[in-house]
Amino acid sequence: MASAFEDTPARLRALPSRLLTQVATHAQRLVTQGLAGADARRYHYALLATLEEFGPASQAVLGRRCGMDRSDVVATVNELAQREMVRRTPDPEDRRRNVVTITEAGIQALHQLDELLESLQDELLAPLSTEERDQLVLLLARLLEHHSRAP
Amino acid sequence: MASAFEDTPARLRALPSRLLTQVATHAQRLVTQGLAGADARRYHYALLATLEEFGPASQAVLGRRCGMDRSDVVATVNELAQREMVRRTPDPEDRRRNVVTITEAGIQALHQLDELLESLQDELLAPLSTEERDQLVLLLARLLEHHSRAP
DNA sequence: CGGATATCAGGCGTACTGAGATTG
DNA sequence: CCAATCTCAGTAAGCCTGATATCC
Repeated sequence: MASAFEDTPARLRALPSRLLTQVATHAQRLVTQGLAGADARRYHYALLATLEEFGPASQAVLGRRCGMDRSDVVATVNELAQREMVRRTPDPEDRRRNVVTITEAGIQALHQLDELLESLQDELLAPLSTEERDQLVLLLARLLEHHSRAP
Repeated sequence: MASAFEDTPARLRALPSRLLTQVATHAQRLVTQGLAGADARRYHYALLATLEEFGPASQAVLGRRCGMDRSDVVATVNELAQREMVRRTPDPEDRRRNVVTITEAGIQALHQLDELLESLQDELLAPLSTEERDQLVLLLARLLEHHSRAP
């Protein structure tokens, strides 16, 4: 009856894939709730950041740059356009494409989200030292790079 | 024209929360597809492993032990019971409870899943050395422990 | 009574798939 | 003809909430 020893089995505790998804779940909850307080979602930040850093681009390129599905790009651009944070205009040079451009309002929103996200990272990594945080980021980046190569 | 330089913006590439969720997505896809080949899901493995390691338990305790929601425990026990990998019997000492017990078939299935998961972990962590894998697991475990304390 | 358990119904954001229409 | 782009419809697992009935 609800002993104080409801520990997780060793097999699960040490399973890398499970650790990864569990920690990611916490990270997502943290970030999602934080962004919700600013009326934004993760997709919004990814798109805005990509637009500011690389300039206007087609939706397909945007999707590849920030690892989003084409369908989700459509929906996210819709939402950002409604907030007037991006503009979607047909590309005169290739009429299949829409060129998405970030607006002044979008840039300002992005900078606010930048600050918000920085404090959220701090909360996420609270128990780790600076060196350990760098270690973690390095290891994760190598895994991501490896797995985003060959599909 | 899809230049070859569709890199991810620096802000996203170095964002710990994003690295975590991206790598976790790859890990999930890998594991989910691997388990699907054995007609199983992650929840199945978690429940079976918990049952073998700690013995029969009520559904509420199972949920706490492996970090599952009560609703999902119900559904998963249903599925496992249908496959005859667990038995669900009313607890004579507390008639609110169902005691869930793993069967012989469940134990055998679990051992097969154990092997499958081990090879999947190898695929997931392929680019890392043994020491680096241990580092990663340690860092993630500390994060998980920290964030599963105070909700 | 309060507190715990099991179950059901359903929502919600994320990831993804398929199909269609248009254009290069 | 083939390939790429944009859009919409819909699927699926994971995570979570609320409500209800039962029992301690």
